[in-house]
Amino acid sequence: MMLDSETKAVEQPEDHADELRLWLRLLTCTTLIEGEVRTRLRARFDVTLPRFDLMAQLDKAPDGMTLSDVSKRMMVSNGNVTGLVERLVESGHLDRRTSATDRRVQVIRLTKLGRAEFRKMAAEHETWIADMFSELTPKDVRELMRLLAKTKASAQNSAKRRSG
Amino acid sequence: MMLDSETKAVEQPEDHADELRLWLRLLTCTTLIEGEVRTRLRARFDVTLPRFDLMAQLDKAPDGMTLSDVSKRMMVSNGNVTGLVERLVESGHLDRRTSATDRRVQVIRLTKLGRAEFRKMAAEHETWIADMFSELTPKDVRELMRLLAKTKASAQNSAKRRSG
DNA sequence: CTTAAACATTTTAGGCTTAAAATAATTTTG
DNA sequence: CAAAATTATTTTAAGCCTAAAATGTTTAAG
Repeated sequence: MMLDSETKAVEQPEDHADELRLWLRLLTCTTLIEGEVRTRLRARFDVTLPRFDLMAQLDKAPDGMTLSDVSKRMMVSNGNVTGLVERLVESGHLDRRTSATDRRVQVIRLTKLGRAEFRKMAAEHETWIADMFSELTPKDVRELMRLLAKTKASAQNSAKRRSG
Repeated sequence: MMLDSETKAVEQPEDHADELRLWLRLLTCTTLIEGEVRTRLRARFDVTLPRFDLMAQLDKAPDGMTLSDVSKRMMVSNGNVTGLVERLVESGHLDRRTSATDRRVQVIRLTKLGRAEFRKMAAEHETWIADMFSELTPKDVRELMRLLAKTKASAQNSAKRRSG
């Protein structure tokens, strides 16, 4: 027999406390690590996290990226990228040019200076991350990777359901 | 016999690619979910995520909280809280008063309006989160909780090591 | 008691961020 | 081909956020 409290047809508040707690814990971990990275980048290299993130994207793309590419990869708004790039061009870390084949498109690249500075920062950054995860076993790392991949897919599908 | 490439005494770049990938995946998940929550809060209730987060803290504290408490709990800077609170007092969602026993301290609470509006939003918010995690099994959820708890502790210890 | 230290908050300066509207260029379509 | 739709980027307005300095208050130490 099915109790009323177990009936799905009767639209009633279900208990999602576990998922909520999980989300808060995920957010806490990210905020904690992100804040730490932010502080260390500023103290050690006088650079902001968004600038570092943008340079990280470009380091993986020797032929440059369009602003749209960057915006999608970094999951930030277009307008945000415009401002970030402006400041990094100004400081000599980025080179920006209009595409030869499509005058709407701006292609940005790391300059020699930008690449050199990024590589130095990235090497140290990697050790910070390693240190922050150092209490996890290799198995923990694998397992987290797997579960977060599943989480990502689940969230993406949910977003798709909403936006159509 | 120990090859030179396996020697630890010789300070050389170790491979932390896995931890780095893990961190990027963690960040991606959080950014994805956070962005989705942000969009839905705005579309459905015309409210920002930081305002929602602040109200969530206060909802759990019927007797109110000091600005410092809020700052610590939300893991944001003091100055940030000042501005957020200002706007929420202005809109009638928060009540702010100076502590009777310590004139440095500001105690903030949800107003009746603030509480009512928050409860409505929170109920819906919970279903969004549940939906975004809906492809995880109960076991996945438990396992993620465990691994994130471990991650949090590891990151906190790393931060402590740095700051002394 | 009085000075110094600690604490809570606000202010400041600069940068980041978003959503939405505007601009400009290209592609598609009737 | 001309109009319409799409695409890439920038601009705008408002708000978020941090680090560091400043302000005002309380507590601790001499």
